[in-house]
Amino acid sequence: MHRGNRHGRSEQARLAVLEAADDLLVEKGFAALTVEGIAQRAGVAKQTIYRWWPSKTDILLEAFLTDAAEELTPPDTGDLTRDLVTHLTAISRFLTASDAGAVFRALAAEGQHNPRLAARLRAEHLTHQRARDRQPLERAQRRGELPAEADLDTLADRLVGPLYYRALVTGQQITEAFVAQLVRATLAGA
Amino acid sequence: MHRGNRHGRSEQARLAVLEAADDLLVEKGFAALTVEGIAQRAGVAKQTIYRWWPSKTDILLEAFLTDAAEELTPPDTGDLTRDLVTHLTAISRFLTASDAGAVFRALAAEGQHNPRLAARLRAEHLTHQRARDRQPLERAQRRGELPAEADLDTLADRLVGPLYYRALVTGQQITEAFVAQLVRATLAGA
DNA sequence: TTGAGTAGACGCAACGTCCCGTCTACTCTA
DNA sequence: TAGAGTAGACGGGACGTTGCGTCTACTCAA
Repeated sequence: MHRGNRHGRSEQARLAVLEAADDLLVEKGFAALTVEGIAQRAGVAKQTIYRWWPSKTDILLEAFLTDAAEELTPPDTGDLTRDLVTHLTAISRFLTASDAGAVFRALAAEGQHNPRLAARLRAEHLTHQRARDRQPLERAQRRGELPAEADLDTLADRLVGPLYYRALVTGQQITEAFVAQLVRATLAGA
Repeated sequence: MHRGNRHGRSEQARLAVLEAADDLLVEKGFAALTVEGIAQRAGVAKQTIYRWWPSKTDILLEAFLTDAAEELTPPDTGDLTRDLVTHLTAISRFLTASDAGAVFRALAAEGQHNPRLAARLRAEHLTHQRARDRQPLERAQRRGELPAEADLDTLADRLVGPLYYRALVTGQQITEAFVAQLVRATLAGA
């Protein structure tokens, strides 16, 4: 039920497409995700999709950025260890147990085959996520809890990298104990 | 130019297929990799491929396991730090700058969409690689350089995870300094 | 004569493009 | 100011293309 509009696209159609793509990915997986399927599920003509998105991964990326990118903000309790454990636990849950995480994993995977997508994912999500990951470290540095010359980017990689590695590569479970040990040992070595 | 053979398949055809798949992946990327393309490049009929491999990812996996899996064996100089720096540097080069690494990245990516492939990649490569990654740590533990109660699996994840994270997710360069700092700080926190 | 090989046609699914007719909001003119 | 005209997004659906995986027919050497 579209409403003709000379000036500008239909927000209703746009949202229906994003939601359909998101739902179908979670339900059937990336391999079964087709443009025609998205169109049908969204109640939208295929041409409407091609008019606004170059490919299905662009739909997924927009859906991901729209409703899921901002949720991984670390807390600020004044206690670095506690903040990191909470934050890394949230990242682990995101990666392994959330719908948004499933979309992220699909995008990261497609990024391996598609450099343009990888670049967009980095520019429009990972750089911002990196900034969020650094926040607890920066605050701790300001408090004097971390040495002024500590390299926070490297530190962030060392905290977050093992989680992505387990979630995306080995598939090992990320336990509470693993996160706790990761934080404890990493801070001990800083 | 086939050679009829009542007893067993043609090793020549098998190798030609594996090499063609490998080459085409590196040259054109995974998105452009097709069974028909592999058959043509290998000088083999499509049916010959389907007779022996269920899908193109199985071809890639076999190619990867055949000629590239064993190269990431860490050295044993008796000096843990040196061994780890050498080993992690080799892993980084493998992931970011080798043909075999390109195949691995493609397989890891496809594994996100295909649980059976992911399981095979883990069973037939990652578990063995994990064992290799642990070797320097086990030797150091035996030498008393690492505490007996150190969790070597976690330690291996903390060493190797950040490399995979950079190579597969963020795309950041992995510098010598990064590896050195990773090893130094990780051992300091153990 | 058996089994692995080549050659290539086939039906299927999804791709991305194209055209159609419909709908609405705006604009222009009588 | 009312009615006709126009622009642009939409749903619907046909189209040619590509790659998939299957199938049949034939070849060749042990």
